[in-house]
Amino acid sequence: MENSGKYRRILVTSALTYANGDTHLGHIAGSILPADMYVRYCRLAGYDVIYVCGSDEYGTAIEMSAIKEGISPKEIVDKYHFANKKAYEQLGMSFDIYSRTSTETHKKTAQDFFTNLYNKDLLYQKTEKQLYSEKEKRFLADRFVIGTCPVCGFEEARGDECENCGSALSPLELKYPRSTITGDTPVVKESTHFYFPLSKFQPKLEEWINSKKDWKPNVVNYCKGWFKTGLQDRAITRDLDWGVPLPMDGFDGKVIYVWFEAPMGYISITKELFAAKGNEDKYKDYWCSDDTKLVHFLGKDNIIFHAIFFPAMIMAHGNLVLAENVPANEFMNLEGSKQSKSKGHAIYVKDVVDKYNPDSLRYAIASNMPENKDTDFYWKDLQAKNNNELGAILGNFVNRTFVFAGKYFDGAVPEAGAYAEIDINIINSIKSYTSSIASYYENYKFKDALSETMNLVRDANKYFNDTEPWKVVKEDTARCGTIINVCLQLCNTFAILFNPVLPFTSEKLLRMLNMPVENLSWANAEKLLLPAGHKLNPPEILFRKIEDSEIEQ
RNA sequence: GCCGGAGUAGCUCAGGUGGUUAGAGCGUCGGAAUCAUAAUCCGCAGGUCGGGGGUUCAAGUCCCUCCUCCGGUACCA
Repeated sequence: MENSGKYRRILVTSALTYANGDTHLGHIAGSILPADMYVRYCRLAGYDVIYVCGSDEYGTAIEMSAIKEGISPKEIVDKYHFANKKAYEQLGMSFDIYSRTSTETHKKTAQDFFTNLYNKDLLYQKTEKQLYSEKEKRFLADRFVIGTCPVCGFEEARGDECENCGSALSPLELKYPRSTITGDTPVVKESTHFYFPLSKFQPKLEEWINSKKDWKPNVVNYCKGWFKTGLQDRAITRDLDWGVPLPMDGFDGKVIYVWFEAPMGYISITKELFAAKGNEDKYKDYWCSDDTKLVHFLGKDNIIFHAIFFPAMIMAHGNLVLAENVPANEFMNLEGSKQSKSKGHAIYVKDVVDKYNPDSLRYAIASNMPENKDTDFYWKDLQAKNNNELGAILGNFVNRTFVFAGKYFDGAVPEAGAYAEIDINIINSIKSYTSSIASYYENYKFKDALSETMNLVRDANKYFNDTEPWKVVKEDTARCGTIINVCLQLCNTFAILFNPVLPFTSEKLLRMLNMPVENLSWANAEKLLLPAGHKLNPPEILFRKIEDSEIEQ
C-alpha cells in the first residue's frame, strides 16, 4: 500500500465545526464524511490511523451569537458542542476523539505555541486605530459596523464591504458609522496587537506547495493566487473576552486571535486523546515525526487556513509535521441554492437523522460529493438513491440470496462444488474491484470508490440472473448450492467494501452472515471466508422504501 | 474591482498532457425473466459540451472576450 514505505502512521483531521449553530449536510459533505470514509478505509487496510475533530469555540461570532440568544458564550458553545457531537455520532462518524477548543489543554497548547514564536522574536507589535463602542465596552469587528458608503452613498454599507457598489472598505472610512448590535456610534481608539510575519514565509510556502504534485489543482491554484498578490503579515491577537488570553502580563483584555489558535485544536485534541489513554506524550509520535501522513479534510472556504496560514505557523514553530495533503471539497447546496445557517436554508443533521436511515443519507451525500465543483442535494434524490440503488440493487441482492439460502439450504451456507466459468469470473472480479476501490480511496476519489463498489453489486445481480438458481434448484441442487455459496461470499465482501460509506449496513450484514466484526479487513474482502455448513441468521430488510409522502415537505 | 473555481444528455455528475461515432448512474420507453423489498437483467432513445470569436489537419479540452453561479479578498471563521 502507498503509505507503507514513507509513512508509518496517518493523522486525519476534519475542519473543526464552529460551535455557534447546528451542523448541517454542507459540513458533512465538505469535510466530515470524506474524512470518515477515508479513515474507515485506512483502518480496514490495517494502517495506524487516528481521526481527530471537535468544536471551534472562540471568536467574535460566538460572542455575537451569545448576545443574540441572550446567554453567555460558554452556554452557546456547550449547547452546540454537545448537539453536534451527538449528531455526528448518529451519522456514524468514527472520530477517535471529538473534543473542543475551550479546554485547559488547548489553552496551554495555544499559549505555548505563542510563547515559542515570541521567544524566537518572530512576532512584532503594531498599534492601529479601531472603532470602539463605549456603550458595549468593546472593539467592533469590521462586519459589526455599518454606515454610509463613502463611494456610493449606500446607507447600510458594512465595515468590510459595501454590498451595494462592491467596494472593499475599512470601517474607518464609513460615514456615520454605527454598531450593528446596539446602534450606537463608535469612537476611534488605538489598540496594539501582535503580528505574525506571514510575508517572511512566502518563499518557503511556495517551495512547499510547488512540491505537492498530487494535490487538487483548485487548492494549488488558489494558493498561487495568494502568492501572486503577495502574503501580508497578519494580526494574531484581538481585544475580546472570549478566547485564549495572552500568556504574559500587561495585555489584559487581549486574546489570541481565533484563526491563529483554532488549528492548534488539532494538536491539543490529539493530546487529549492520548492523555485519556494514560500517555499524553504519545501525541508527539503523530505531530512531531516526519513519517506521519497528516491529511486535512475541509471545505473550500477553509483552504487559506490549512494550506497557507497553518503551514506557515508550523514552519515558524519548527518542530511539527506539515500536511501531506489538503483534499478540499467544494460546497453542497440544497435544492439549487446554498446552505446557510443565517438564512435557515439548510438540512440540519439533527432533523433528519431519526427520520431516515443514516446510511442512506451517507450514501446520498457521498455519491454526489462536491469533489470538483459545487453540487446539489435534492430530497427526491435521497429517495431515488435509497429506493433505486440501495434498496433495489444492494438490498435486493442480499435479500434474494438470503431468502434462497433459507428456503432451500436450511439457512446455512451450501457447499461449493466445481466452479463453472461464470463463477470464476465473478470471483475474479471481486479481486479486481477490491484493488481498484482501494486505489480510489488512497487517492481521495470517494465518488469513484463508491460507484465502483456499486458496480460490483450490479455484477452480482447479473450473476444471479444469468445463473438462474431458481431454475437450477429443481434439477441440480448441488450446482444451485455452488451458486448460492458464491452469492453469500459476495454478501460478505459487500459487508467489508461498503463499510467506509455504509457502516451501519455493514454491521447488519455481518450479523446476518453470523460473521465476527474482527473479520472486517480489506484483505478479507477478496477471500471466500464463509465455510460450508456455516449457519446464517435470518435476513433483515437493509433499506426500507422511502415513500413520496415522506419527502414532500 | 482583484484572485481562484464552475457552467456537459430530462436529472445528478465523469471527462491528465487537444485526436476516430462526447461517457456513467438515475429517470423515460421497449423487451426478457419471475428467486427477491414489483426488487432484477438486456436494449433503444436523449447533448450544436453557457454565448461569441480565434489558433489547429483536429477543440468539451488551448487562447481572447462576454454572461451567470460559488469561494476568497487579509478584522467572520
